[in-house]
Amino acid sequence: MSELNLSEQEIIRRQALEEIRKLGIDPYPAAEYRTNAYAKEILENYSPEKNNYQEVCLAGRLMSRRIMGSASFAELMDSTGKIQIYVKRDEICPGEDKTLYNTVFKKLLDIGDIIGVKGFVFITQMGEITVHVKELTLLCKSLRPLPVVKEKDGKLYDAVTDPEFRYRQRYVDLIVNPHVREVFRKRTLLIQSMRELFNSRGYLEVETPILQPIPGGANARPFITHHNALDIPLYLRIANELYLKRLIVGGYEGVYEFAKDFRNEGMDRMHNPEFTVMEIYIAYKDYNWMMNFTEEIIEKVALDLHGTTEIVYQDRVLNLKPPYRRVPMLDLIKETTGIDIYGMDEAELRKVCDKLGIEHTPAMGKGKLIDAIFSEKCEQLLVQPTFVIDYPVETSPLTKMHRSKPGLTERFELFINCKEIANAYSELNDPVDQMERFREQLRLSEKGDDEAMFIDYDFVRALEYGMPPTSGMGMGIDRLTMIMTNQPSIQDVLFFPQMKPLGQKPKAESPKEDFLKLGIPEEWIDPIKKLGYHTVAMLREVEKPSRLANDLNIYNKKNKLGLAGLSPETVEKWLR
RNA sequence: GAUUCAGUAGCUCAGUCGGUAGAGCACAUCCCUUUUAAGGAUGGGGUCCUGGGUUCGAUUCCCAGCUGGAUCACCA
Repeated sequence: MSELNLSEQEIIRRQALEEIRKLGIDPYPAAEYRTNAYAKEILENYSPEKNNYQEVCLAGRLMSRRIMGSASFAELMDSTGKIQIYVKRDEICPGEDKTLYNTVFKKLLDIGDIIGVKGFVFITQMGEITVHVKELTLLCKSLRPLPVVKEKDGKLYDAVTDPEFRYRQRYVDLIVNPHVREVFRKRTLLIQSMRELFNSRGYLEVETPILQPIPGGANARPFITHHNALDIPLYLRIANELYLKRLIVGGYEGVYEFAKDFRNEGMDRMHNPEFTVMEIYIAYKDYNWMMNFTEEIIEKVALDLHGTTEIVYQDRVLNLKPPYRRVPMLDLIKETTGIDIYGMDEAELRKVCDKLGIEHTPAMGKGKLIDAIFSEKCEQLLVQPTFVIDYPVETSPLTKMHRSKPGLTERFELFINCKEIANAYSELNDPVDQMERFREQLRLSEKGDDEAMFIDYDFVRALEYGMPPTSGMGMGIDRLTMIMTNQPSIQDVLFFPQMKPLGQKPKAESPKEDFLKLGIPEEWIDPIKKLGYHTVAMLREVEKPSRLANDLNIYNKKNKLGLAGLSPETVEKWLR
């Protein structure tokens, strides 16, 4: 990379790097640096009476410096937090040679550099627990200036808040925004908490294919890819349901998977093209049992993360203490609209939609019409955890028919904060019925529903061998994490949310010789490049040489280059 | 995909009713030499997102595009 593209601060840091090397210091040492303490544990456990932590060694990133002559204070941030360090010239340079302090520490180190320190802990006059440094080691020189975020009484100053910057350069976000690190730590704890519960019950964590020849288990548009050796299309999974149920057929009593699923659909603050779902299937259970188990999961996670089931989410308080309300979908519709749609046919449902002002299209079947009414009129009311149960069969092609309510299935969705968090069934295990449901999906597909399911004959074959009565549940881990960490957007709970790639990078540069060949004096080459003409080809496309001459003269003047002014004729000669 | 707001220094942001731009922090030099977001002084740093139009002249006005946010539509 040429220095032309570097900011002044970056150039200064590269020069400092060279100075460090000249002093015989390796700015990127290979050796292990063995630490014996962390910032947080020192701040929590140090006491002057105990006189503990008198030989500590810790490593981290330099986050601020206050230099005052022969002594300095700085902040060191490790994986646990920040602690102040005190660096005194004669301590780190006991002999005559004061280079390490005067030159290396004061001039050549920068905010963002990673260092290791050895010393003892004490309390300053200002009452702050501080590491008195006796030995300082550079572990990694940082070449790019870090945004400097200041903090006072928990309030941030100049905090990096630009979402684009934060998502595209998450590593910087994590460095300067400690609360972001905490969100992701909680995400991991949440998954561990659930895994702990499942393992304690003897359920088996499994892995199933991400590349699937038939994308099944949900209604969604898949990503498609191609396998060269087999010369077949493969789909990135939209769900893993059908594979997990095959494993139940195979004889496992309980299986679960934390799975990345992929759906080729819109992105917004609830949706990312790849997202994480936990799916679990347990033999000999039904959806009633699964509701109890789901309550247990949510309660455990809340307690493990917060020690309480009262969770603040944005401007609301969510009470996650079971039991949660269980309400049949049609009852809820009746409750909010006053209309009992049970047993209505498609035509009648269309009339209801018209009456309620809900848009519908000819492609929408009975199931989708009911779904539209529900989404429009009911979802927004489901702030506190609520199980909506007994969905119409038309939207539930993998669910067992309700044991007593014709036309409905044994399915529930758990809503928290008006969003679907979990989806579960008494699983359909009648292979003949399953085949018929798949055929119905095919009919919907022919009618124009591009999300209708494919027929998975192998799955039907598995059911023909016999699957025990089973209940399965899928839970959106990203959404649950949003609720548990009080984040408004899915992008805030994914380390690297999908972003649109940025446009063209600067194109290849023509070598200096090519510019010289055109008769361009050497001193004008950098200004020309700076104005965006990186190649001679780009110069040839310039239509108004006079304008280029003008721009260059302005650049000359503004940057005080002291070059003689260019005439339009001179510039024209270069170009022709 | 639609509507809308935004994009200016490394970061957070002002500003220019059209004449090539400022602050704080960061950076550099000097003074000070145990500080707590900030000791003092001086200084450097910018394709004002990109392209086109209008204009003698555009970072500013107009149009198009790019990227992001919000809302809506589809979906989990």
